[in-house]
Amino acid sequence: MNTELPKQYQPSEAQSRWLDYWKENGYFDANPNSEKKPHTIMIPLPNVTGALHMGHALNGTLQDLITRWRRMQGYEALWMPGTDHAGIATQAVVERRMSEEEGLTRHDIGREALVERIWKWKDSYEKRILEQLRQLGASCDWRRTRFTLDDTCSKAVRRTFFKFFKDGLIFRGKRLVNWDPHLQTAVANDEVFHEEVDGHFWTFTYPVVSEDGELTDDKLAFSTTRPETMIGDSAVCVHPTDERYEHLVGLRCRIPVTGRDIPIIADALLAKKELGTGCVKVTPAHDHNDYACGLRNDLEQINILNPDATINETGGEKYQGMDRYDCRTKIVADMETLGHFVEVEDRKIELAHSDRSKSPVEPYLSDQWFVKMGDHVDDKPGLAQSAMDAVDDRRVRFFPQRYQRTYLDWLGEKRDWCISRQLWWGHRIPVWYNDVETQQLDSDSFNGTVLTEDFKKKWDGKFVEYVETGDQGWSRVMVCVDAGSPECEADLQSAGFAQEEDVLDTWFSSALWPHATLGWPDRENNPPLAAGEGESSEKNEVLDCFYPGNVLITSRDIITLWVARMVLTGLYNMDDIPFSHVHVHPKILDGFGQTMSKSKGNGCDPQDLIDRYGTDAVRFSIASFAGETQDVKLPMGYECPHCQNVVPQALDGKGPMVKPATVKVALRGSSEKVLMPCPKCKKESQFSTPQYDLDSAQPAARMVSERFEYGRNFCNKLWNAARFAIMNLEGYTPGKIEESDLRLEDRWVLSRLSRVTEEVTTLLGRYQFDKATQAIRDFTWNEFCDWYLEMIKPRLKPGTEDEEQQTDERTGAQRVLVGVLDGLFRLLQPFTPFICEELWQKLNDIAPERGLFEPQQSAKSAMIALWPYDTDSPEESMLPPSWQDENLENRFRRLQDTVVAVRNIRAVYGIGPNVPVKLFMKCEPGVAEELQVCADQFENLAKTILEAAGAEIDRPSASASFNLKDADGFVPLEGLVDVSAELERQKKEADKLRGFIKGHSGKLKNEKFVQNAPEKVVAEVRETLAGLEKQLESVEAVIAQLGAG
RNA sequence: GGACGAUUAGCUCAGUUGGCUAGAGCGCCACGUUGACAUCGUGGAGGUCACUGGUUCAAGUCCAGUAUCGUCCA
Repeated sequence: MNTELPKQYQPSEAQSRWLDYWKENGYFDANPNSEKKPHTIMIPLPNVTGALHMGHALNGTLQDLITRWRRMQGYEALWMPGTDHAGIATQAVVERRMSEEEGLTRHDIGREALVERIWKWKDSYEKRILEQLRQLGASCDWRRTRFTLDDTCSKAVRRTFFKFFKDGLIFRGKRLVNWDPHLQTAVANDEVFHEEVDGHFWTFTYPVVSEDGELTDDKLAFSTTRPETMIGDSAVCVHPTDERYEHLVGLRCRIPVTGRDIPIIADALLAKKELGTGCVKVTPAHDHNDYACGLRNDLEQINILNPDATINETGGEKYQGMDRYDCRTKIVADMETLGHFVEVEDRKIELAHSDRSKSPVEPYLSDQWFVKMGDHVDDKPGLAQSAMDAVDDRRVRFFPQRYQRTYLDWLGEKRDWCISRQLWWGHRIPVWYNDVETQQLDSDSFNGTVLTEDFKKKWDGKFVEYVETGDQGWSRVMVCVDAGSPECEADLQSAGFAQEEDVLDTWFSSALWPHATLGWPDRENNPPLAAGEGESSEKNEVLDCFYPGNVLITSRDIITLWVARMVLTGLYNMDDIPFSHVHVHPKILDGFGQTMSKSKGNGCDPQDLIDRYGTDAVRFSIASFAGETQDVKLPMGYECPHCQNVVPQALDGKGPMVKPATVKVALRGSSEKVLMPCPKCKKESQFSTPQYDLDSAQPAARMVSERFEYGRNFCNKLWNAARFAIMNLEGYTPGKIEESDLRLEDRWVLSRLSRVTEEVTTLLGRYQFDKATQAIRDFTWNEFCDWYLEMIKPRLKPGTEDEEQQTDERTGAQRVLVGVLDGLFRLLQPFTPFICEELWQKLNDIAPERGLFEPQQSAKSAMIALWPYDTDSPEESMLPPSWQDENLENRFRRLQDTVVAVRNIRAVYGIGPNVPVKLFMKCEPGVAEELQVCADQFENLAKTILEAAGAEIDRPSASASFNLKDADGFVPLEGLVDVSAELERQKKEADKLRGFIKGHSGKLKNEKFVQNAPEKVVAEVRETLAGLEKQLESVEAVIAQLGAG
């Protein structure tokens, strides 16, 4: 049998091989009819806006880690994959591309054609996203992949809306949005960027009106950058404690250009005494702060703009129809003419721009749909309260716990949820309406509705009607239709009803994700699987089995928008929480501490890293970054494809843009491709950036980051440890391991393995991935490789002199070695599944029967092997805690300390590793005995002969010394020791000891310490001090000898 | 403006309920390719724990304040 492995692990070939293997064996599939307990994780659905970035890689790695771990623990583990249609973002991307490439707007091509284009975009990016996840090793049940606009999810959306509507939780109202007058659409906050522009800061006055409505001589001065909004002013506001204006509050003042009188109010939140005149005008319909002030003070909201940002009828004859900027000029002139102009200064103004049209946006009041979040009239908890209760009574727990505050504080505001969006891409609001004259509606012939008796009878239960009485003699009859009744919709259509144009907020559908993906509201059928794979049944077993889920793993920025809403809709629709744990992981930042984003140009495709370092290395590194407090800073660079020189990232001088340090031009807004010049080889290349897609035919500078070498090096170390083991497994025979046959190092490594197994299990249960990774790395590298493998090397050597004994030793060592490796692969499988599978299979070839201590047939795949620690009954575990032996580990520590001390002496005196040295140990007889037992290891590990050990040992002349807690060591170095150097070394050691002794004895001299500190602590200090003093004595003795000699 | 977090070695980060001499990886220095691994081994250097006060026998850890940075929400 060829047992030789390549010297280095080659990830890419192994990755595709095992992905196929796992898929063929259906290891990712979750079966609702299983006997096992279910474990469900719902993926935080990526947007189909674009490819996955590092944040997704982190998020995916952690979910897969938990899923694989739970699967090994014996759960029926479902990790549900899918994507989000991401209304605004996706439509924006497609519209922008269309505009850039073809100069078309959505109005040019119409609703249907645009939606069709977006579906195409979705198809291509969904494919790419799912492929990226697969490449990461994500063990999702791919058959169940959902999309928020697919039939299954759409049904859930329709039913939920219908239920809300029926329960009176849906209403219409006004809301201030960022309006893009150029594209005539509302723009989301994260699609708005702020840019400084040259502007003006005008100061005007409004005359105060007396109580009987006459103009007085009093004036109020205020400043503004947007004078045209005067038309929509509903108040002038001062600070309540501002003495200058106290006497005016409650009076009214007049807007000179329109002649309208408005109240003078006091509001501590809006007005700042020390800023300008201390007085501000309030335009609730056109400013976000004023809007809030308007709500607080019950002010009128006057919309002054048409959708194209011209002034509407509120401008009167003078201003109606003017563009807002022309109107601004006109109003300034008019105010001057009327004598209310005070002054103007030039000023830089932070102006909000639409990321899509690059033009300024206007705060704009528009009709919107809302879901009521507050409590019911009878004080029964509303939607928000129900979700708060779930966290308050710990049905839902946050890890780390501090994030529950974000959740509770936000829900506590119980702000109604604005669910409508003026878009074409999304779930269209399932409401049809018909506007009727109120008078007519109330007449006998209509009796309050325009729906016929026939209609009502035919569609009883499938629709809900609601009449909204308007203020100008018109009423709106609104009919909400339940899921699955297209004919009812058609009937409405023919009765003159029109469907609402708006679509639902993306979060509306993603809020339903945990139950919608499992087929709710269908209680009779399992949700459909990928084409060709059906599961028929009488009831929806998938929903029964996998809801509620176990843990949601996500990043903190969507705790409110998404997590809170999933809990709330879960409780509303399912009467149960969607998951019991929420783990919030860190954010990935670039090397400058900025969040990675498209607009900053600092994103990184995980595929670059996977290609470069291997999936396991990326996963392992990522897991090691995922701690509880710190976000993850990743300094990145671009590797020149011609000479492999790495060009670091650099910040654009002006803004937050990031690009290779050698690129001199700004990337924002450039549609032209920019090339990266390499400072070393002077050749140019394209580079990986989210700004545009790479030309795959040309060489490209891909992203690299030194921080992933951590994982790569670890994988290589693991590979080589296994390689060494496999090379030495020739002639392996399975068999029971007798405890009496175990050597010191065997017992030690089993004790350590048991300990790290327990530790990793506990840490994963707390989602402390960084610590779990470190524990397992330290064991693998610093204990298993550095000590255990080194120590068993002599036993593994094929026999020469005493054949029989050598063979026995080799067999024993092989059995323990194989058992330890087996356990190690199990622990590592969730972290680094590919390399573990590769090695597991190699081990299966050579040692299919293995185990500690009874050999057993090994599992077919590492993925389905049993996790070696059973949380419920630890002693029943494969690697039980009873193997942990603290005394033994301490004894082993002395061996390690001795070896390190001798190596240190070698290094200090320049004695090569091949030159044998002798060692004398002065210690108690018990210690001496223990040292004698492992004498052969001194020879093995440090090429050192333990010449003698015991209490009677005297320091040989011309020797280097070291001291441990319970032993002094001497290494005779005839002719090699430089007496003065050794004296120096020992004096330094003595000084160090004296320092520690001073600290400790100081404590003990302090009566308060002795009195107040726990006895245990005092005793420990005493003990340590005694040890230190003994050590110092030894060192001083050596110094005396050296000085005398 | 509010909430939360961070500040520890040149860099990136650990450091449990306060308690033995504050740790790791990378980088750095010296030495080393005798059969697992140079993506390596051995040894080493490197820290006024942001600052100021306080509580305590004892503070990197708890409290208050200051400074700087970050995130989320307004």
